[in-house]
Amino acid sequence: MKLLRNTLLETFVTVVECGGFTDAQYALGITQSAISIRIRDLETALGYRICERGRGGFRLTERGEIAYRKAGDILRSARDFDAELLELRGTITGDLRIGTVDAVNTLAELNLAQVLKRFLDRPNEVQLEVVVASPTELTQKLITGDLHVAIAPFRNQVSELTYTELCQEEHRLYCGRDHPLFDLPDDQIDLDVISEHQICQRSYNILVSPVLQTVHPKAVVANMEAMAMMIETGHYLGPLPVHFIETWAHRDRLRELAPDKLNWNSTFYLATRPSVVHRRAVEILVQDIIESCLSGE
Amino acid sequence: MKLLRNTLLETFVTVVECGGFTDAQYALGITQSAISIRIRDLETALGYRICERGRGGFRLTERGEIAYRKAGDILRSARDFDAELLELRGTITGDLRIGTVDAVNTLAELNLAQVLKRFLDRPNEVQLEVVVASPTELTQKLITGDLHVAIAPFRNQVSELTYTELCQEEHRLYCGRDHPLFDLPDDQIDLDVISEHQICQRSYNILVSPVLQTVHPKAVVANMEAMAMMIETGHYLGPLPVHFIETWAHRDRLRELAPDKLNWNSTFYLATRPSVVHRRAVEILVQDIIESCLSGE
DNA sequence: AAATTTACATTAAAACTTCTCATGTGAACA
DNA sequence: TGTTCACATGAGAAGTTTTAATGTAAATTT
Repeated sequence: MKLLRNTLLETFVTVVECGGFTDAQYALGITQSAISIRIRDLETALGYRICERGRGGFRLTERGEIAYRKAGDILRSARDFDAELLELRGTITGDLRIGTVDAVNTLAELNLAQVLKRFLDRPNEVQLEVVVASPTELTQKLITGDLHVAIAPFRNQVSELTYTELCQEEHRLYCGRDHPLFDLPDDQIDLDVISEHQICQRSYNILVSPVLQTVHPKAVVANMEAMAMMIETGHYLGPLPVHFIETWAHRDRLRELAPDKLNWNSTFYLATRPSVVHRRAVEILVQDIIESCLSGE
Repeated sequence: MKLLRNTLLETFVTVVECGGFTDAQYALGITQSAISIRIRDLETALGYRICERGRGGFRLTERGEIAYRKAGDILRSARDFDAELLELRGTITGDLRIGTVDAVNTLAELNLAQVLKRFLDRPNEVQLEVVVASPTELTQKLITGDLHVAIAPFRNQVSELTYTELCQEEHRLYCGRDHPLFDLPDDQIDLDVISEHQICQRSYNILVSPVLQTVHPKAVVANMEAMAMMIETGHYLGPLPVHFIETWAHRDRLRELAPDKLNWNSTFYLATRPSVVHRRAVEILVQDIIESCLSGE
């Protein structure tokens, strides 16, 4: 404990994230030589080399790789504990790391922007961080403590986390202006016709209608914006949340297909890791989110 | 994170444990004025007072109480993470906090002293700490991370921990030289006779024969030595582990009562909290303990 | 092949932090 | 009322960290 001070670990992590000493000096606000000395001290304390460096490029050693991950863990939990102590002061403080899937902003029932506004309107010294990722990644990040809360349509729920149902998201299938189906009358469109065309799917495949489950997707996309783009090419059909289209300026460039037969919902959940750290900031935000959804109904 | 350095928390925790600045200076190896400054800095950083101090005595404030517990948590996990990083060096290092119930030393099948000797004979930089407490307390301490491993006859096993069976401990009922039953011939002693006398029981009541379960205890004791003492007064009967008596110099001062009817076993377990931190030192010790028990049979 | 650039190491002196020593304060106690 | 105890304070000493300037070695360019 004498030698493994937080500054050393902080330096190490920043250097790794910056990919070398040169960039890290701006991130850390100290000179390159100070970094050099700190890394040397850390290596001396640990008793092994953590990274190869020099003109040949920056590279973690095998042990350095492990040390980097552990150091990140230490620092995150240190910051969380830190925030807990500071919260005894009265005002809410600390990091608050939120994860969502993309295109959450237009979810009217949830209205995340409004929730965050309300949260930040309070006297606070909170440092917000919002991460957008897939449900799988969000789950992982919650478990490791990378995130405090996450909002997503969690299909596979794990026992380490607690989930609160928030709202439903309605999806329909769309095609673009240049697609053969665009000008076909409604009564000529049915599932058989549709299934003859290629469908673009989300990479975490939770947003595909059960009806079309069997169709092998020809394109895969990790992002809602990208999905809309693929549909606009006129080469693919694709599912989109209704709320996403509703706030879309070029709404007329897309056409809903068989909205009465092809519409389905996904349920959004709020997920947290229970009681590892007891943070007022986290509690309050969770409360805010849940309340917003209840009143929105 | 800037201000809540580990030295400050370390100082705080030590001061609390020493009950004031004056004693803490020897524990910390710095002067009283340095401590005064550190506590002041910590309070400034936190923004609230953590302890009342002065001639009137040392006392934590309400917030200080909470902060103290959290600070202890931080330091323990910091030391554990620390040890993990150091173990990548090759030799085993760090704190190793072991808990047992009392009178484990004479458990021949386990032979804890021998196990610890073997463990410490390896090249190591481990700081051992052995805590003696009741099974309930040990369970608590394992869950919070206060302890890495514990050995006790765990009756109530909780899902947060993993248990490995180690060995059996045989118990019998004893009376002292001055007890009415001491000189009674064997054939006149049966359960009815015995149940007319007062029985001393362990405070965690896991060591009382099922046969005598109904008898309301008149004395309760938290420790094996104390149990022997109570029995020696001649006023109480009491259960003791056989191995405890066998290594007892004044063995003839006690008498076994109806050893054929009144003998029972408790099972000793090794308990750990699974995979929260991955420490070589912990793994090796656990391995040592289990091996010792397997070979001892 | 020489010159240049890049990325880090080294060093001495400056800047900053933390400690100690000596002394001060104020409450409790005799 | 004076003494003791437990901590606070302040000036200077000691120690630590940073900077600025320069060195080095590998990669790139010329």
